[in-house]
Amino acid sequence: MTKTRVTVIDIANAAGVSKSTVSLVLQGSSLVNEGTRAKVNAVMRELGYVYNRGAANLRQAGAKSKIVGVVVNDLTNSFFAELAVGVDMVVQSAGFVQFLSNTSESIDRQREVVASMREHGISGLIVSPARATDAADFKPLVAAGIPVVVVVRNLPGAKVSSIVSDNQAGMMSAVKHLAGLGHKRIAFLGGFPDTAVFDDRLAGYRSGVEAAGLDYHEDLVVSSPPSRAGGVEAIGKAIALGRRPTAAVCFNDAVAFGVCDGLRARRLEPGADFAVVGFDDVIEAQAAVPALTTVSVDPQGIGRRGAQMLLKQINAGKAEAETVVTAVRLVVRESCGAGKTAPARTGKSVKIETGR
Amino acid sequence: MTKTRVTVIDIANAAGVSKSTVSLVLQGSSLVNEGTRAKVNAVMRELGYVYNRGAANLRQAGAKSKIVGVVVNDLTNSFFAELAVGVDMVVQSAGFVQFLSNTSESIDRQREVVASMREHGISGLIVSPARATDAADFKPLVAAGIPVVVVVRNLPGAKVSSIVSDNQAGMMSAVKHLAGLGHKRIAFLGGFPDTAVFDDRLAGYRSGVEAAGLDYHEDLVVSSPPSRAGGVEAIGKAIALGRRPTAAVCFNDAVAFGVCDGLRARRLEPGADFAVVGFDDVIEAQAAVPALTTVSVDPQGIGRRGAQMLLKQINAGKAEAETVVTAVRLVVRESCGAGKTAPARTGKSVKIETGR
DNA sequence: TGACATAATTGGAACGTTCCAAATATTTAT
DNA sequence: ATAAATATTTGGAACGTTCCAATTATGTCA
Repeated sequence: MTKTRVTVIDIANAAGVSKSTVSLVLQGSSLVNEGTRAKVNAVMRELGYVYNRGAANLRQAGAKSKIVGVVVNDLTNSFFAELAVGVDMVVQSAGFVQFLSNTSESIDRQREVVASMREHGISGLIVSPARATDAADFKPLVAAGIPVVVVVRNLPGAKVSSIVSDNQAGMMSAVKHLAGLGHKRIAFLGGFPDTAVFDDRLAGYRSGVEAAGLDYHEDLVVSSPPSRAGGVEAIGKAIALGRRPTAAVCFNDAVAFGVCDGLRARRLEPGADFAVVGFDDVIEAQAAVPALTTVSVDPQGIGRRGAQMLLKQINAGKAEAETVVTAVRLVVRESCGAGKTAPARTGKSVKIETGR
Repeated sequence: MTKTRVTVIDIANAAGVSKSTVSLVLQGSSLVNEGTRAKVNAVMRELGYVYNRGAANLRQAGAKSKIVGVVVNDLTNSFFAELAVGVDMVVQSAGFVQFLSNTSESIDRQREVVASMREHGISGLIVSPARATDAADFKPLVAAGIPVVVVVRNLPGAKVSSIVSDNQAGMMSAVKHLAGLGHKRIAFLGGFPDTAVFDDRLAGYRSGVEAAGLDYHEDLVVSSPPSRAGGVEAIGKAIALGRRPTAAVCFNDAVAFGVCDGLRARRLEPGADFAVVGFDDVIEAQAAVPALTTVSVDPQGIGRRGAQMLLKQINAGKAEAETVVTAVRLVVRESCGAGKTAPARTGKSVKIETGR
């Protein structure tokens, strides 16, 4: 269609000024006379000018591309979708746009998309690293002065900022809640023991148990894949135990759903005959029957916060690696046997304050 | 950190060739000698060169930016999340990256993000337009030779490609299925009557009813907001009818869930006492109790297909506005009373072939 | 060996912007 | 009215790549 795009020079000619002046108004410089600014703007509108960020960026030596990269491992999981929405909100209102990619837990894919994003000149990256991500993987980025914020899963050795939810406090409050309901034998179900998140949640479980004056028994923690199927498997083992537990905190909501399935298969009604608490508060948690009592981590909030952190670092020019642990709250619904709650996503909620 | 980025010239010097040669190997040209190619590649790796697409793009006169824009109205809705994943899959393997933005149904937001994407030089756009989007809104884009593919909702007057699911055939098959189960009075519940999607689905309902040899009664179609609450409202009205229906097809899954709620509030068990069928097959549909019989639209497939279409147009250089209607299939689960199905997302499924 | 084809390489110029130093226009103060 | 200050505007020269036309190296054929 249009042969040649409208450039700053076209505007300059049409407005009777120099390209430099046009550039100045583009940048909102206070140096230009109000009259000329108005005229230039008018001409721009008239000719349908569109700013070429690529060119601008080229000159400005990488400083500010107005693009941030976001990579998650499973957009299909509503947890990450919400996270992305949170990022988008703050990033968008700062005039940035987000490159969003999905790795499906594939580390090769992750490398590819990060490389691609880099070629496109992102000025920052928010990433929920795929399973086997090496801490050194983001070294080149930070070496190039591109701030990186790791979310959800933390990356031990890497010198990047990170923001994770307070797994420990969350699990602890879940256990305390169950203990408060009179449960004496509370199991910890699901999750792979070789991950940092598992360690944190287990630690929280342990502190909760001890804080409630109960004994910590190793046989009450049974690991399994962090999936629905894993939950079925885990509850099966737990129920076969000598002194069987009467309640369980689960590694995440998927496991919790599986636990409910397994319970029902044994003619036990979750909530009534056995209390179960999840972790994450995925959307299905409130619609399920029974509605799942769970620890809500507010993924959208994490996204927003991560984005703010990233923007701060982008603007500061230098990236101080900083770590924040976000608050988490227990949402009491039905599956713990504490009774129904009226308002959907609310209910009795225990907010857990967080350190630095 | 690193003062100055590594450029093609640095590579050229280090490898003892000219920048032109380096450029050639960058583009995989067959003109360069294998030996030099290898050496250049080695040097690039050694110096940690990263390609600057912005610069390249500048020279190549807008032709190919390797960026596609994707805008959806609600990423939080798993329907759109899956769509985005579908787009990402094909786009990624074609070496593109996607700008993904969320409009939350705000048309201003939509305008902003599209403008921003344009400044960044996207070479194509996939958009699920916000509610009140004007057909003329994408005119400038196509005028600039940037192909646009509209998905999910179609945009009547716009001369852009679009891809929507076969609402009519889907609804028709749902009705036929219910009729096959012996239902004589089947209601059409939920949705706003002023939208194209509603019209299509209603038309499908009507054809289904007639194809089954039943009479079409206007009082059996009750509109309402396309939400869970709307479903409750609609089933309330439907049940108050003189000759009350024994089954219903719903505008979408949210409505269907609401219908189930409303049924239960009246001590009627969905599936057993009243058959309900949804539309969309959102993830919750299979996990719900009873599992929802619904028309599956495969959002990820739409995403993939839309992306393919877009890439084709980008490569072709010229955009023939083309319209495709994607196949849809009825997934029979429990809520229609046809009995339980063993495998999760499968069950008896009726694939509906689609025209052009 | 010379003439010619072919393979491989190469130096600018260009893409659309921003930056800089310098030029010009306008005020202000004397 | 003139110097000094201030407000505005302006030509290049970059930024890192690709393209083009032209050059040089290598091979082939008689």
